[in-house]
Amino acid sequence: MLPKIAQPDIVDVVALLREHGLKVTAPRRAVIAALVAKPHAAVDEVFELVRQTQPTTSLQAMYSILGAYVVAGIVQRIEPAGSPARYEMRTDDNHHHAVCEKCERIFDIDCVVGAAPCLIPENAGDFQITRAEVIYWGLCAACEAPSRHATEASQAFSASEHKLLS
Amino acid sequence: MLPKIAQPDIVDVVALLREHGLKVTAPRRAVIAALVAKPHAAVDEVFELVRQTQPTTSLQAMYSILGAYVVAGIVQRIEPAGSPARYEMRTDDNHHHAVCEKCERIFDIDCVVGAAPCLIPENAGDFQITRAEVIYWGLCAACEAPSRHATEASQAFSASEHKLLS
DNA sequence: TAATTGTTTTGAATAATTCAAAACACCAGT
DNA sequence: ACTGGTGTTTTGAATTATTCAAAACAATTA
Repeated sequence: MLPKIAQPDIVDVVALLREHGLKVTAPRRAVIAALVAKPHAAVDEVFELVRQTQPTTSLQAMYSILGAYVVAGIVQRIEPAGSPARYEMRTDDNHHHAVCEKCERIFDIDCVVGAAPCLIPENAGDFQITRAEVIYWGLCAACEAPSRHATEASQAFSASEHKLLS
Repeated sequence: MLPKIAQPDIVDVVALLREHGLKVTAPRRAVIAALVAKPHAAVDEVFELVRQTQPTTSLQAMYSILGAYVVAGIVQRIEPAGSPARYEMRTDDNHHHAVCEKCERIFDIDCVVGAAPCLIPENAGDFQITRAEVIYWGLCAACEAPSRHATEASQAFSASEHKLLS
């Protein structure tokens, strides 16, 4: 008999939740799984993924769970202009985001400094800065150099495809 | 007879609008005036100010006018997390914003570099950055060092007062 | 296993924004 | 100065994202 190898989960959900005094429930596990599978997911995207394994779950539960995770510090919420709130599990580093103005996908950008506030302006006056949030806007690799043969229609399609994948 | 001194308006609204091919209307003048009087105003705040001189104006006109101004580049739109969209006329420099987490007022922070993108991350990969949007979060001068004798209640009041003024 | 307390569901309300069509007004050209 | 054409505003309604509240339910503690 082969030795039982513990399947090392990307995150130990039970421990993670218990550490923060949160009860372990099926919808909560599923939300973590959704965010691991799809970083920067919006609430409705999390809901769609969660429903695949928990079909009776409600959208309001997503708001409740994600809200609790943000308060606990397990999950980070970002709200780029023009987008509904998006959520990610990468919280320990002080990283930033790049948003593609064409396909709207979000990319993580490591912070050069690492710790918050990574940027201190010369003229902050007497404003006490605790955190600098940086959002880079531009074009992602796929959108800035699309296949030469791609028609406008297929580019539009690939843009919407990207949104589904982001 | 005294020589007629031209009242130098802070902005020459007529010229500004004509330059951008926009018709000059009373609501449009009033919106400019509102943004000059109250930078970082939200749509409902602009509406409130505009109504003082143009009582028949509609909220939808505010959306329409502000939208046209943003397209024309006359006005800039910012959307800090947790806030409705806010608008300002300072568009030529590449300045940033500091949001007070207590009173929610917004402060302009000059960009040290000046031109966009003012920040280039080391690891942007093949993402083509055109602009870096920086939002500093923390406490403004008034909120970080409130009067020693201020009670909690009066601090809460001054917070809401600040919101009205921001 | 029961009790407690936190979680989820269900149902509804709100805030911010957008859409669409008709009424209206600016301004170019006569 | 008047009038036509076009862009603007009004009016009315719809949509999206989010929050609130109470009842049903389920995870943990004893």
